[in-house]
Amino acid sequence: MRDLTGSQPAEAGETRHTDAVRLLSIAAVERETGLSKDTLRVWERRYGFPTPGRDPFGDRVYPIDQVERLRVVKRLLDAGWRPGRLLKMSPQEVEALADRGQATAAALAGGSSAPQSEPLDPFLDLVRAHDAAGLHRELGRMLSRLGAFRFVTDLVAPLNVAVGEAWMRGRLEIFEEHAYTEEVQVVMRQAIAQIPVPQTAARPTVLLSTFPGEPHGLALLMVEALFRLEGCACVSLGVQTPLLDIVRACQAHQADIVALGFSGILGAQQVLEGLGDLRARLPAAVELWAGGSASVLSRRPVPGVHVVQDLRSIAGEVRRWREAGESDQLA
Amino acid sequence: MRDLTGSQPAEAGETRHTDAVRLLSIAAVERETGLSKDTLRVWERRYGFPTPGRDPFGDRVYPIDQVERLRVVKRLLDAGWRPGRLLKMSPQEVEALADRGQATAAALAGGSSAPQSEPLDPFLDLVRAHDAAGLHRELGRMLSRLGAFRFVTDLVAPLNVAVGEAWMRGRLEIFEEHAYTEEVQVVMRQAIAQIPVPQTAARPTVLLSTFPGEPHGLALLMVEALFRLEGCACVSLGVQTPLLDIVRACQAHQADIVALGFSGILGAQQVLEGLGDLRARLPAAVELWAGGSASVLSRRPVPGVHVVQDLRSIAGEVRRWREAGESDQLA
DNA sequence: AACCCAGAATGTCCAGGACAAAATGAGGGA
DNA sequence: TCCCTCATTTTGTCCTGGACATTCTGGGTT
Repeated sequence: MRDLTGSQPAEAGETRHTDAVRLLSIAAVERETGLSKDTLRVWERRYGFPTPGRDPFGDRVYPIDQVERLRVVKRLLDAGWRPGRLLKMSPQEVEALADRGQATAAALAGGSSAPQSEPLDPFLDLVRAHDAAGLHRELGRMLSRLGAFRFVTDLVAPLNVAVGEAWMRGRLEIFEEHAYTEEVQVVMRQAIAQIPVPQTAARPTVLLSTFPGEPHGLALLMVEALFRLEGCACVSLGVQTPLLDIVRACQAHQADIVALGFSGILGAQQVLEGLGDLRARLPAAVELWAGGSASVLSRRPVPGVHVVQDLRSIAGEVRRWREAGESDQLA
Repeated sequence: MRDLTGSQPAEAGETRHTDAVRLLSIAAVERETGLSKDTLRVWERRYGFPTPGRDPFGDRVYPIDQVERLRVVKRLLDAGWRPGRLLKMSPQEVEALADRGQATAAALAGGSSAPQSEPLDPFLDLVRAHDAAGLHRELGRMLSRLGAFRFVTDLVAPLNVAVGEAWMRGRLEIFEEHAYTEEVQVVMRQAIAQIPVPQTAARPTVLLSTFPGEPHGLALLMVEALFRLEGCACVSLGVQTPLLDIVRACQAHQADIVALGFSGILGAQQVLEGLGDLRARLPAAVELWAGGSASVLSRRPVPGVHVVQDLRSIAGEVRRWREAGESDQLA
């Protein structure tokens, strides 16, 4: 129960964290980077990076610049690079890699160039200017102009990719990405509210959520909008539902499809183990759909799990389900 | 890189997880319960519970009923109980404790009985009936009737407590809590959208977020509504912003107040270390407000952090800030 | 009652070892 | 040249057992 608060009632003198502002505990680094403590320790042992110092109790303390570098490494990892290579490189080389990381990331994502019907730069500029109100206004305008479907597929989806890329290249701070996400969510909810509710007992019934540890709920909203547009009944559990509870919710709601979103924050193993596990626990008649920017999904398919590569394919897939349903899904 | 997917392309025979449906890996238990692997192992060593089996590779495998019990234990822990006692008890005793846990939880929460102007049971019934549409309708009606302020303080806040309690007593599934939260969020966003935007450059400027690992964004929306009603400028980063990025966002937006929400999912240490750390990194002029149902906040105050016990106190606190501002916060 | 202190309780961290599974790359056949 | 196969390397997670700062408990004292 070591408490690193570093704050004593008042006059309590020299505690740890003399320069608390410059050094982070291993738990803090895990929080900031998303890399597990085990991974951090084994990297240190194997690759010689990071190289934390030690506090008076022998605990690791990480300088803040190493944490920054670890964040870049993490992102490159998600883009398909391997740690052995990245951690042997100099900080400059890593930076350079991140800067032209676009090609790599895009290539791995499948390179399906979106219609790109609208230029994205104005939106990115608003994000960088911290103009939440302006962003809201412009997004709302585009929603009206494009309609919900094209708003999601042609604007928000590519914009998400662009924002992610901009972050990797150091053109955008994480908090700017957060603020962007928040604003898009507001508009997305607006968009969903506009979609007429399907008649009761519409099928398929779709259950939406993410695994614990996966906080990215934006993709969920986008998918919900698309399902709603197809006349499906949607039950969203929000983000981070424990696996066992997804199963129960599926029973309770008599769901036909369970749709999960993955952003790449979760480790590859966790995603695969979770999906396999969930597949085993769900009735065979229930389809399990997974989508999102996590590259693991396309790299390594899980049997019985339907990977949705492109948001636009949802409409077709729903049609497929309905046609298949004629024969065997009649309850 | 042990992958417990338990799923092979096709004919691959006997892998691990013969009864994958009944057993969970330690990583899965961490995900389902929120208890760290370290804690799970040390509990086993010290208290003799849980008692996982071993797979052919020597890795722990937890029966599903032990996981259920761990979930109850976790919740009681958050309510102020201590593991040494809980883990020596029989499953029945733990259940009994959870069932009359209300008293304990309420006592620790401060026992400030809310006005309770509206009966909550009808809403709980809708949650239990999985009637999302009905819940939405009723909440919307209450929003119109009560207005945003009373909707938040007199209905949503106590309802959240009631839902949490119902879960602890086994009267509500976690997924039902999730579905409830999701629906309330939709209505809350609606409520926020109705509040007129303050004139530009309104002060104080409030930055809202939660720490990584804390996915509970509902409280954030409630607080945002209340701040907006007071005419503050709000910048919400959504949930789970890394600490360093909160600091940057604070700089970028020239925030006067950073408000964080805590639901009790995060461990006490993480909350305290995080708050102390953040306090050290933020300029002294920036106030740091923390609120939510996490009992740590009231149990152990962090110097320099303003704990908001009651949502209704926000209005007064904003007034306090503005009055103090006359003298020293003029930019 | 209020206070204080020794001892128990508790969560996190550490070291270093192990290993299954994924990724890589060299070699051989079409 | 291209594709498939197989041995080797890489990589993340899990294990054991120990340690320790901090918090909580309970009794004794003022």
